Amino acid sequence: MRKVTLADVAAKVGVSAITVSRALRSPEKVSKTLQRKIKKAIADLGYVPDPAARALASGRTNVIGVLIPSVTNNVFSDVMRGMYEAIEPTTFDLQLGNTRYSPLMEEDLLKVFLSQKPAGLVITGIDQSKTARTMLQSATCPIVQIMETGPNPIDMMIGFSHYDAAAAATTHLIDAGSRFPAFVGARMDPRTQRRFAGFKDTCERAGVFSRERLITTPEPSTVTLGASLFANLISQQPEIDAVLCNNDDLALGILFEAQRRHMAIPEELMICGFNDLEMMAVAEPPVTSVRTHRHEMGRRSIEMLVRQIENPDAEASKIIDLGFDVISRRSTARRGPRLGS
Amino acid sequence: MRKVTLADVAAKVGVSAITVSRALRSPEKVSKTLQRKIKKAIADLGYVPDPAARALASGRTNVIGVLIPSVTNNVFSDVMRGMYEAIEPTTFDLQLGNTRYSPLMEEDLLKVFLSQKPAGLVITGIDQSKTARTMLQSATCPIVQIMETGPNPIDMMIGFSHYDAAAAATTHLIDAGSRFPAFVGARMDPRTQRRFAGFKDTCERAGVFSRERLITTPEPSTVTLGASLFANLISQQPEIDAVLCNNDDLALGILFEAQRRHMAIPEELMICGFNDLEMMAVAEPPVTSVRTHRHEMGRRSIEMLVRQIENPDAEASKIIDLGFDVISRRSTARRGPRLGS
DNA sequence: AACATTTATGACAGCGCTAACATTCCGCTG
DNA sequence: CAGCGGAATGTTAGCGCTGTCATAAATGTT
Repeated sequence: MRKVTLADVAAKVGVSAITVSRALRSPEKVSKTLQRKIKKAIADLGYVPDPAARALASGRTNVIGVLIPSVTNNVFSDVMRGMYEAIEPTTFDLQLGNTRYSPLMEEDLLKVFLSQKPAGLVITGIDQSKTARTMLQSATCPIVQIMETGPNPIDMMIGFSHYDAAAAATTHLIDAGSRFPAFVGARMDPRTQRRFAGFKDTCERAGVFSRERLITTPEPSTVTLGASLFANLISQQPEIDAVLCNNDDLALGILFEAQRRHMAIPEELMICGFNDLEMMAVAEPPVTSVRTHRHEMGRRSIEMLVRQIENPDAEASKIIDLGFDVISRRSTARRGPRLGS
Repeated sequence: MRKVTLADVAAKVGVSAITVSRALRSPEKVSKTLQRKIKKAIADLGYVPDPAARALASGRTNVIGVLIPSVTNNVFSDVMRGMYEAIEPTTFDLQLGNTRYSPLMEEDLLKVFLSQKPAGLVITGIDQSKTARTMLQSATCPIVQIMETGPNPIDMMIGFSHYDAAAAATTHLIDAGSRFPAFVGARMDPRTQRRFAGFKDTCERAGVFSRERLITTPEPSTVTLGASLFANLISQQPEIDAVLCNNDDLALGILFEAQRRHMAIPEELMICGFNDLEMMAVAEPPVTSVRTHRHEMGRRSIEMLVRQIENPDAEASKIIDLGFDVISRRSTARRGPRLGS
């Protein structure tokens, strides 16, 4: 039982191989009658096209490469879910590359991906290395940068401003009465840095910034880490009355640690997360967070690519800012400045 | 600037294409001198092999296909992390397929994957459809089934017994004094069913089973869902003194809901999760859970495959039971039967 | 009716690489 | 020193498919 090839199908129907190929690739060029017969023969023989042969002959694949810095991070699983959802009704496949937050690995993976002549590429963030940018710029397929918007797009872009989002969250905390806000950050990647910048600038403008109320670590963020970072921070700086977290894992850890210390939330400590993972709304008390449109970002990034691939000259917006929303919940529901300050 | 091919490299060095091919594929067959020269030429020209051409010519790829039911579920992100870790030092690539818990999608994806002549396959669980099993059995590459162990392996297998794990957790609850244990389950896939069976049988043996204290839903599990399922359940069956959860998301939701209702944990309600996600240890109170070796499962599944691919006739254990551990924490730290019962 | 245009199919070559076999060259044995 | 074995390299062919151009048939046009 040898592999079934196009030629076998063609022989069975009594046409040439190329016609079968056409029936699959561009059915509108083949008569209805033949299409039906060919479809039947394919089913009967159990023919499955060989993607390698197709790629070699046509010089392109139906693979969309996706470069993300982490497969573990909850944020990216939401984005990926959106992508898988969008890819499903199409004929394209997704191929994931994990850069582990390393520009070097990003370059290597990019080289591998480009050698496969992908139909499109998704790449995370706007901080590619010079080499990576050059490779991307000379690529012949459409490219989307996700997670962030910024100047100098390589091709397309969908995301939001991390600076603005953090600034808005910080304003929310200050408006709620915080005079001693803190920032807790893990894995300070470029996006996190920009969030911190938004926090810092906003605090400075309100005259409430202190470098003492900042704790960061290069480790990847976890709930446990949030708890222990906060434990450190609060023992050094007991005056802290609000925390803006890099992300929701940390925020949840801080919530647990605060509960352990019997700190009243929000009365003694306000907590604000980032990303608005599902669990924040149901925590006790519910935790304020910055909602980012991760699922939509994933879905639309693929949709943008597919549209561009199938219709290269159509006019379509190439840069999409999805924005964000500060979702205010009980963990920051304090009014006015704290008593006695 | 045309694509650089093997022939270009060969021409530059002054040898034939096949020699360059060999220098890449099986360096031991090429003299040291040539190897050096060829390596240099490859670097100079920036040659990158074309995987499609290789696949077509050799009839195999260096792709390991992975079929999992969900890319979102925390459980699988841990497994995937282990896989990515194990694949990194090798020359193989991972290709993910998301079956969405559907045997039909599993079949389709399997067909696609097999058409690519993968170097190996990872497939989740032991409940493949008849068609899928037939396809797998006639595949020429090594295959690992993960997440579970059971009879009739297709090829290799790494996992643990969900029945035993749930039974052990249930025993733990009963030993801790539960007389009215409940089971909360979401997305009742086959593994979940077996966990429930372990719970049921153990309860029955102890004379504490009641179908009234069981709540399940086909929806995917989330923290929110845990909270609302528990709210339903406890209002119907207020006597419940312990809950075994399908997984940790649900357990966390139940913890939050119990806090909202000011139920003392573990005094009024014991909670036991499943999987022992990172956050369970740091929750307040820390939540008992069944630790499963997800990361190791992912890592070792790939290692098993790679070993088998590179050394097909070596004797190696083909079925590995990684076991589990009931990690007892404060959420089940009650001693003896409840007062007054 | 003669010709142009469109639609449907086919012939041929070649994508970049490697399997299989062939050749060359070397040192070594008896 | 003929003959042999093994290491290093080459020749040839072909993997399964699609791009390109050619051809044949159907339809429209004046």
